[in-house]
Amino acid sequence: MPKKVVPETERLRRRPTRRGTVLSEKLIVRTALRMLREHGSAGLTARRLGAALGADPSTLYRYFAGLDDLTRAIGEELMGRALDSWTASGKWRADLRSLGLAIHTSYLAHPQAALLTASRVTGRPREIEVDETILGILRGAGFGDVDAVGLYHAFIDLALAFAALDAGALAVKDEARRADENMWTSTYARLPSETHPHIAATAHLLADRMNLSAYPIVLDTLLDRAEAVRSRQSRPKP
Amino acid sequence: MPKKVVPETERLRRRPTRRGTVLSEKLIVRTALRMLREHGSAGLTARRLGAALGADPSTLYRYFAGLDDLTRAIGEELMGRALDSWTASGKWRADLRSLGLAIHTSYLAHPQAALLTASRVTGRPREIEVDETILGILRGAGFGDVDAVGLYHAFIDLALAFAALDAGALAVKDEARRADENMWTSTYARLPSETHPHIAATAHLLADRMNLSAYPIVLDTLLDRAEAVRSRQSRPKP
DNA sequence: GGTTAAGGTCTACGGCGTTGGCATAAGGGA
DNA sequence: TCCCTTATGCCAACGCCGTAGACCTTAACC
Repeated sequence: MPKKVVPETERLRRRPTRRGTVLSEKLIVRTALRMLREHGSAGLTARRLGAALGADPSTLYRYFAGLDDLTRAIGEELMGRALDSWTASGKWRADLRSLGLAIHTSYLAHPQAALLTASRVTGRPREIEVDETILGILRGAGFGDVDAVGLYHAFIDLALAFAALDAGALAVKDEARRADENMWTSTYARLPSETHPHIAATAHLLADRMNLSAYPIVLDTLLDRAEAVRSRQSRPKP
Repeated sequence: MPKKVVPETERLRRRPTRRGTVLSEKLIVRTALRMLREHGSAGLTARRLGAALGADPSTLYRYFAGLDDLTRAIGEELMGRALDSWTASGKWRADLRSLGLAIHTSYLAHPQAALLTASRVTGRPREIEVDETILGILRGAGFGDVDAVGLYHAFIDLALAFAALDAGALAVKDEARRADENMWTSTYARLPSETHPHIAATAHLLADRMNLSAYPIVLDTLLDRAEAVRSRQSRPKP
């Protein structure tokens, strides 16, 4: 095993691989994202990633402690992209809403990657930056610390949970374009009304609805609650 | 490869394995659940499962088309357990709440299994039964079909999404009892207040809060919204 | 009791993550 | 400018994995 993984910032001797490409954490993560998109979530292997980079698989271990570590770096990348695509307006509710949607969108842009990473806390810089931002919005809006932390928790978990769930649905569609691609029209629409009256009665609505994410609605519901909490507080800032 | 997977109901010739155990879908699924709990989510392999059952690994392919199929059966088992542990009271809000918590609890009882299955739609009987039950509660409470379907969608996705997310947190704790077991006290509590004022100010609250699930709060928020929707309807049933 | 095939076992293949040893060239110091 | 150190690449190998296909054995049925 390589003695040690050298931090990216201290990496000075950049030797090209046999095929001429110069490696870096960023290049590896981006190549991994591309492979996940093209070959599905089972298609990311050290050997394949090495081949795509024109490098020996074992070289990856100079950059990441293992595939698990690489996975965390991918999650960090997605979180960073969400943050980069977001701008603050100064209005707390609008900002929280757009940040939540930015996270959700960023993850769903890479469903297979999202599946691997959305349920992991990485503790890396960009992720911490997101946490700090959310808490800043809430505290800046005048929420007390206890309320702010409670809302922060619900907010971030909701975003990640739906990112993972919706990514799962998308990934299945992308990867296996099988006959059961639309389970809702194939299986559910055929259930007899004697045994499943409620599904039978609403099957046409279900088929439409289940292809959309419930996240925006649930997020708005959470923000409604936040607003209610805030209006109870003494002298809220405007 | 075995010619075909024989459906459990048509399975007649029950031959014991070399070590004397008589196999069945149920026994295999339960053994798999036990292995997941004891050896973590990476510990479930065909060879190990075979060994635990006293059977050759390839025998499993007489019962399931592959590990993927077995995974779906495990999800179905968890959903079935949730349903079995739940009883209807007739009050729609209480029933939805208890059913949501039952699903969440059932999955969290096997975090590693939940991680593998929570983001998959199986289309198997017990899962369909849950869907039918939720729609029945909503339509029975007087919700119109469009509202019922919208709420159903948010409800089931929320339950599964939080099951997966919280299971992830639990599984990490269970599996790798590492130094970073509590990232929230190790990493986050040490961030300097100059760069991360909001995290620093609330670190003590965060550490407590992040070890609980945000699911009950978010669920109640969703039910609040349902109640508001319902009170707008004409002549709601009691 | 003989026949049939369900349901076991055995063997093997290709691929996986990961490791330790080794070669080589990049960069710093003289 | 040239040498030295060592970071960073490559190679070969280990012990796993999922699963396919051939084969064997015995339960169920007439």
